[in-house]
This record gives sequence, C-alpha cells and structure tokens, in this order.
Amino acid sequence: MQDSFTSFSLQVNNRVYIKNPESSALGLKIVEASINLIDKVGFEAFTFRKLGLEIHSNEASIYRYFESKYKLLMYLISWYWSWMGQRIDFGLANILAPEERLEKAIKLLTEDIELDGNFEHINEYKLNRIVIAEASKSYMTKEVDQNNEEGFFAGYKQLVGQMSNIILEINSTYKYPHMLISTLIEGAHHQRFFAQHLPRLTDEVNGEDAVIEFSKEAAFKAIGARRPINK
Amino acid sequence: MQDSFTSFSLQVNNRVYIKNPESSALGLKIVEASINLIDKVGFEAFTFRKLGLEIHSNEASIYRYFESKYKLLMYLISWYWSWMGQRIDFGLANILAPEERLEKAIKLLTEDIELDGNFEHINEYKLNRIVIAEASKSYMTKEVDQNNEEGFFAGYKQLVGQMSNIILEINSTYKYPHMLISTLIEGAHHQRFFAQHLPRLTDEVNGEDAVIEFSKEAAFKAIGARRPINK
DNA sequence: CAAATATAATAGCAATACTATCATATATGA
DNA sequence: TCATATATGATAGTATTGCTATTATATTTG
Repeated sequence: MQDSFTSFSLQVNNRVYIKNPESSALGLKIVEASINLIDKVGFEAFTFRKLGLEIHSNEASIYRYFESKYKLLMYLISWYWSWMGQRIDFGLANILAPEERLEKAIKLLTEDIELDGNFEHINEYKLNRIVIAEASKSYMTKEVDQNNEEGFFAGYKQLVGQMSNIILEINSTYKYPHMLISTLIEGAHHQRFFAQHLPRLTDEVNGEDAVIEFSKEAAFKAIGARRPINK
Repeated sequence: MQDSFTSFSLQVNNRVYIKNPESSALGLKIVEASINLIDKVGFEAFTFRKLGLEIHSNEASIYRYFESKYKLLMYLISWYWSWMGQRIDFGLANILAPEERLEKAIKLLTEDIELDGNFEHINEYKLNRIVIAEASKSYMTKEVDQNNEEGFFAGYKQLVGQMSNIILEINSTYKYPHMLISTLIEGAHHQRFFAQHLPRLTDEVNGEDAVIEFSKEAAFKAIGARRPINK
C-alpha cells in the first residue's frame, strides 16, 4: 500500500498512528476535521464520537487510525513541528550570515501563522492555535518518558537543536542555547495566548509585533550579539 | 463560622471553592491528600473518588468543598502563587537597590522549592511539581475568560505586575517587562521539567543551577542592566 | 469475479464526573 | 441539656467518555 495520498507530505513518526491518515480519504478527513473540532471545542471536550458525527463517519473507524485522542494530538503537533522545520529550512536558504539566520528563524518561529496552501487538509492557522493551547498537554503527562523513547518529540527536539547550532555559530561560548530557544518558542506561544485572554501578563507596543520583537531582542542580547542591520 | 482553622493562612480567591477547605479538618485533609495524589498519578488520572478512598472519606463530601477537580487545581495553584508572593515579599524586605531586588526575586521564582514548615497540610515541594506540570491546564482552557473575570488568576497577575515594577525602576524605558517576567517564570518551570524528561531541550552546566543563572542573566541583559556584585 | 481490505452500524463495558437522597454524627447556642 | 442546625457518610443513579467487539456492507486489487 502506498503511504502517500497527498502530493506534498511531511515526515511524522509512524508510531503516533496505527494507520497513516495520509493514506486514505477518510484519514485526511479525520485530520482536517479534528483540527476544526479541537480548535472549536478544546481538547478536553473533543471526542472521537463527536468527530465521527462531524465527518459522517464512525467512532470505531477513527480508532483504526489513532489509538486515542492523545495520539491524534501528538500527530497534529508533530506534523506542525515538521512543517515549521521545513518552513525554516526554506526561509533560511540563501541566507549565510548566522546573525541573519537567527533573526529570520526567530521571526518564523514566533510570528502569527498564516495559511500555507500546500496542504489542503490542514489549516495551519487553526493548527497553530491548537499547538499554542494544547501542546503542553502532549508532554506534561505521566507518559512523557515512554513517549519520548518512542520518538514522539523528535521533530521538536531536532528543531531546537538546529537553532542552538546557529546560536553557537554566533557565540560558541554561550552556555544556554537550548534553554534560550525552547524558552523563547514556548514563551512566544504563551504570549500570544495571554494577549488574547490574560493581557496583564504581556505587553502591547504600538506599531510592532511585540512578541516577535521581544523574542529577537532577548535572544541577541542574551548571547551578546548585535542584530543584523535592517535592509 | 470562622474561616481560619490554621494558624498561618494565605489569601485564595473564595470563588474557587464552595466551602473554604481551611475551615475544617476534612478540608485540610482534602488539600493535603490531593497534593500527594495529583503529584503521584497526574491530574488526568486524579479523581474525587480516588481522593475519597485515600482519606477514608467520601466523594460526595469532597464535592461540598470543590465544584470539580479543576476548581481544586485552581485552588492549589492560587495558593501556590499567594505563597510565592509572600515568600518574595519576605525575601525582598530590607533590600533596597532594585537590581538586587530583581536578582533575588528571580532566584526565588526559579529555584528548586523546599518545604516551608509554616503550612502543615501543604507540601510545597510536591506542589511546585504540580504547578510545573499542571498549571497551564488551569488557564489553557475554553473557560479562561470566564475564570479570569472571576479573579482566579489575580495572584499570578499581581506577582507579574510587582516584578514588572521592579524592572521599570531599573530601566523605565524597557518595553516588555510583563513579557519578560511571565516568559521567565513559565520558562523556568518548563526547563525544570525538561531537565527531568526531555534533556535535549535544555542545558546543564556543572557547578551551577543553570535555570536560575540563565534566568537572571537573560533578565539583566534584556533590560540592559548590570547585575549586582556578589557579596 | 473472488478475495482481501476498509468502512459502517450497533452494542456493550468499565470508569468518570457529577447529583440526589437519606441517615448519622457532631457542634452550637438557648 | 436538649433541640436544632450543620457536616459528614453511605449508597445509588445518570449521562458521558474512552474504548473494544461483532457483524454487515462497501470498495479495492490482483
């Protein structure tokens, strides 16, 4: 059986699903509708039964693709980080200076997300909201260690590793490159959420995207480097 | 009826509970045992039925104190931030220079937590682990806005506000004081979790507590201030 | 066209998140 | 001290959740 039903396809650890959802029309519908439904009702209220109703299919059929709703969430989040990794790879192509690479990558990681037309069944705008609101629920569990062994977080760890390497190119003596990056990525997500719901935990600045600016500035100052000149 | 059964008592928004757990022996036992149980099995697997068994009491009795396990979690987290606020107030008493105040406060906010003998029914060490692992579940919900209106996050917001003020004392032109503080607090929590479970997302440095050092350094560099000289 | 495979329909089960009812302690204050 | 209020306990019940099992019907493929 072919594993690819879509034209463009991203790498997702095959242990998060039972049957690859990209291998069938039903699978694609499951993914597409799950994004809509989780975004709409939140992960706690999301159930396979409701999802089945939504796509005029069957709870039992969905279980043939994903062992549980947690695994489906893992799938979505892994897909997101794989997509983001690719986005950064493309975005950094042809940029050589590590300072510029870092600045551009931070922008890509912390900016508001827009639709990417390459994946018809995935709404990256909504998926970003899901990652912001639900990602910590995918690893803040009693099963982290097991899930980690199975490689569920490989994409995210790889991305953090790549970013750290850029930082070390700029300042090879900086002691906390992974901390800095993971703090800024998760931090930016939280700040987006706070801006919507708990504004006293964040700051708004006229005429700029404060989340991006804060992240860039904090990163360059932390590693003691000068930001590239704006073209 | 007296609302205070304990000698020392911290302010927790009275809308998170139905009946104040500090007002009775059963209430105190509920709080104490819930910390142990959530820490042990995780919040998802935690139920009032199991808690009832644990304390040889009754599910229905627990519901007379807390509307749901989410409200109980809110209670624990609010208590934690109220406790932390007080810890910082004490810790900063007699320190005048804002740079020293900031440095000390960041240490208190990001260091590993030890038992505080003042509250017999609360194990702050375990509670800290719960806050690290479960706090985002208390606000990353579809009910945030409503909960926020009811004042459930007041303690945390107040703490972030106080810290921001210290930052502004040091550098009144810094644009992102709230962002910086909330990012560092949540970031430090995540880093503690990563160190245990996803070490590739963090950094370890011999001979120092890297979470504290990273946080202090990042804060002072971000606001463009020099760290106070070590005594 | 037969055989394999995927999906749908339905049912069922144990656990969860409550609510309700009634009985029995325990505390309080007149 | 006795009546009354209040707190707790015991038990049961309901709707929903998170699954699994079974059997029937499409659909694909060789």
